[in-house]
Amino acid sequence: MADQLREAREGLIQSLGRVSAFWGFSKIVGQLYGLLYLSPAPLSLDDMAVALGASKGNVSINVRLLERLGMVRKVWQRGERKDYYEAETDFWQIVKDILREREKKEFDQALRSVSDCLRLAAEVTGRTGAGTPIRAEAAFVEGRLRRMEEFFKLIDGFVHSVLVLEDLRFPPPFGSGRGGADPAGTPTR
Amino acid sequence: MADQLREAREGLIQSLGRVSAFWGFSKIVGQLYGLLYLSPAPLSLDDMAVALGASKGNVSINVRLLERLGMVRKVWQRGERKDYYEAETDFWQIVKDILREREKKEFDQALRSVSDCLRLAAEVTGRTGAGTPIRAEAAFVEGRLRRMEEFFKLIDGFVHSVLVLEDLRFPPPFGSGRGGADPAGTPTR
DNA sequence: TAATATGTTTAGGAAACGCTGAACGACGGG
DNA sequence: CCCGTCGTTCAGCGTTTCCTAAACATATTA
Repeated sequence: MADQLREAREGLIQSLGRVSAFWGFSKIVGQLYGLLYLSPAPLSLDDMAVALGASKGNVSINVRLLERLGMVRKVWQRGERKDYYEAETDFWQIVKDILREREKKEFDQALRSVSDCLRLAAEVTGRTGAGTPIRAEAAFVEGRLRRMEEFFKLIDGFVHSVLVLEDLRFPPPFGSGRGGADPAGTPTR
Repeated sequence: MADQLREAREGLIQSLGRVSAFWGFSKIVGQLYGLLYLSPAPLSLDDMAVALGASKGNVSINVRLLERLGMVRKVWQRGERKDYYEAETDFWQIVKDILREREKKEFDQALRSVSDCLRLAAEVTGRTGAGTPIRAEAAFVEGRLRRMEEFFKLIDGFVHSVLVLEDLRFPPPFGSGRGGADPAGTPTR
């Protein structure tokens, strides 16, 4: 009975560990999220460390990464001096945060770089006489770069639309802060 | 003039190297693709090796990875004994191939695992008497797992629709094989 | 068959990474 | 003011990853 529950828990923890590793994070990041996600009550640093058999230091670093990604929240337990963490259960919120935090930065840089290269190539085609071999080459490079820029902009637009679409569905209360009530989380407690 | 062209080329190569590393591949994978993408003519193994200052072995392994991902094609030059490679320029095709090759496998496994865990937890809730503490715990875990499964299935459906949507836009000629002419690639040659 | 050209595999070293355990600093209570 | 409790940081270590150079396999030509 209880064993089966434990099995389910650990199954998810292991599984999310895999996912995490696959996406270039360390395994423990996913495991931490899985642990918190299936925990009815918030957990302390030590709770997590013993549950996963990892060192405090390791947990400290990676749980803060999760917090930076918006996948986990620090919650204060009245009377307690420890930090407690609980999982963010709104997956769309998580997707948005990750898109902003991780993808967007790196992606924007790539897009900018491609645009820069395109400008360079375009200058060459503009300034060289028609018919010269270097002109033909530059025209080719320019064409390819333009196609790539187009594609990148398409993706960028898509990401943007995901971000604003969700913002509309869960509008922030007033000026700032996180909006919308947890749509289906935390049945217990 | 020509220097500027070279600068544009190397800019893209460097940039795609970054992107590649960011997505968990080695840097040279992206660089190879950038090199081929901006090359008017197919390149041989040695061409790529000297262009990127890498060893033949390294290029051999990574260009085959690109081929497996569908980002690069082997082309035979008449009379030549070497293998030549050129870039696949249809980015949507590439996205599809990558979704199939990389994401889908790993993702399906995660989804299956979550479903398994869910089944386990559901069994516990089904078999324990109402009101017991273990029952409450199991119900909580079951609820969370169900929400996660839902989300995963949603993503799965999205990926599926991308795959079939594009298949409809570029239908394969008859029984099998790659369909649709390159929509905007290869202006030179 | 020997000689040449080409692609692949592999052994080994270098660099990067992840994790631990201990040291450290901050903070609050006795 | 000191002591215990926390969270964070960091040096060290083992593992993994990446890359090169050389050996190897295969195919082509003389």
